[in-house]
Amino acid sequence: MPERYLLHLDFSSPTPVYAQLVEEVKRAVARGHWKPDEKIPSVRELAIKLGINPNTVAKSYDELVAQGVVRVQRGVGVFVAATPPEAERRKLGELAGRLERVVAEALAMNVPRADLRRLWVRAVRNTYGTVR
Amino acid sequence: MPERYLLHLDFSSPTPVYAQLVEEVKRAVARGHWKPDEKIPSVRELAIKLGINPNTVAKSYDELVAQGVVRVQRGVGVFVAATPPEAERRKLGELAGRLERVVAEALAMNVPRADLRRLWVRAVRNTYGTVR
Amino acid sequence: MPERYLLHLDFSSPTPVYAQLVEEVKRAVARGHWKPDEKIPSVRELAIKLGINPNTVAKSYDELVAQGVVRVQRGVGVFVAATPPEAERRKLGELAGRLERVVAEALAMNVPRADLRRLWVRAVRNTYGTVR
Amino acid sequence: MPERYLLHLDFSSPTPVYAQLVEEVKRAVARGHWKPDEKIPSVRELAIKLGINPNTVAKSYDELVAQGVVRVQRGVGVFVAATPPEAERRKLGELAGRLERVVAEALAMNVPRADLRRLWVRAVRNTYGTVR
DNA sequence: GTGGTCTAGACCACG
DNA sequence: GTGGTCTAGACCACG
Repeated sequence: MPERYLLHLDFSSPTPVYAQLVEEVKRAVARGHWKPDEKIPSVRELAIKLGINPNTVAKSYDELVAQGVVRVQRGVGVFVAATPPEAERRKLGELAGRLERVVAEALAMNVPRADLRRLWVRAVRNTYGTVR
Repeated sequence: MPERYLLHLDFSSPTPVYAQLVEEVKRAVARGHWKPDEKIPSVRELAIKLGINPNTVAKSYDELVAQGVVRVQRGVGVFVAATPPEAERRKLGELAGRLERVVAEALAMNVPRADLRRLWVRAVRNTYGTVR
Repeated sequence: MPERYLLHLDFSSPTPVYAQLVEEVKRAVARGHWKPDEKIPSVRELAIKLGINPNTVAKSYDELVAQGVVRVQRGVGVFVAATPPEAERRKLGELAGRLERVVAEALAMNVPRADLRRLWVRAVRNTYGTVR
Repeated sequence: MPERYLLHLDFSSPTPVYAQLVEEVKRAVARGHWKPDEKIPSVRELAIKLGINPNTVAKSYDELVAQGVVRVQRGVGVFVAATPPEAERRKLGELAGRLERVVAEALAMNVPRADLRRLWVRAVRNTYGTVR
């Protein structure tokens, strides 16, 4: 799984850059790349790193604050918010939902159950490591 | 799996409506809801059904023509393009990729392997039906 | 110089089909493929041959009548109009204009005079046949 | 060579304005009036200058981006794309093709070879200047 | 200020 | 009836 930088933007996507950045930060947090209370890059720092305007980063951070994902301490920095326990359950529910959607699509594409199972086993093995 | 209409738009998403519609049509075709050479809703029809401007639908259809997903016959209608066999394999690859991403996220969230497996079994059962 | 049919339409062009057909007929006449007083295909005949709607052919013929290029005899057919002598001079002027535009473009592209001359000689030879 | 503005539109032509504009910009670039990386007029600026709607200019610029002729930097402007060297050869081929078509038409009109030659010499002299 | 999206609505091309 | 073009004008994203 090659990855340029933790956060990835696609400038030719129709989705606005600020919205992509919001999703990317949420993903980094959800995946545990950034932990609760960890300091994340400042507006300026991130703007330079991503080659975008600080205003754009600021807009994304605004949104993330509103969504309770990060918290800003003026003059200090931006930090990952502590994840409320409730968020845990919500995340599990999302996972379940995503699995169901993938399976539904496989069914719609007439993928045989056995083939789908094979894809699943491979995905788990690649990610969690060989069983036991 | 509740679903309002075959095609679903989220008007509060930052992704432009026309881009969402492009994805939705591609999804409907990929899932087999619309078959090659089938006539799909006219620009005006779809605009009314989705509550958006015909120009917006037209822009999406333009894009879909450019991507080779549909073909337009002026004065006649819009039709699903014949799917090249290569698209089949590509779709399977996408399925695999999505599964891997879900699993990776579960790992990042420290979801125990057993829990993840439970979610999977439930998703397959709900969708494909109980194993014989 | 391969050529499918005397008249060629490009259905993916942004220029309307009827307008393309007008130009194509004028070109066929200008090139002498259809001579004054010669009968040209009927609306229906041409519509079938070109795979377009008779209404579209009719619209083109209307335009050609208005421009004095063809004349319609109801119940008889459509004929190339006699070219007034004045048209001859006009055509020569057009040729001169086109040549000047091509040369101007060559100059703008910094094509050396000698190279341009070479292209010209080749074009004349290919078309009129070897000198003398 | 009278010319109102670098880009010329014919509002009475059946070819859509946006398509004419696409061709005009390509021509301006091909002729070297606009160089690679040069900033070309903004959507609004050009719309005002040409007396058309900004949306129409935007549609043309969209097409030009798709064709790789220009590149857009949001919030900054529109720029001529670097021309691949391959485009040079293509352009020469086009010149040759246009010359051949003019000559073919002259032949079809029974223009004597000597007369055609006279037109050519005059065109070159007027444009490139008198031969040394 | 620069490009992008969307609406409302008119009118055209094609069948 | 079906898609295509264009306008006038509002509002958004990005710099």
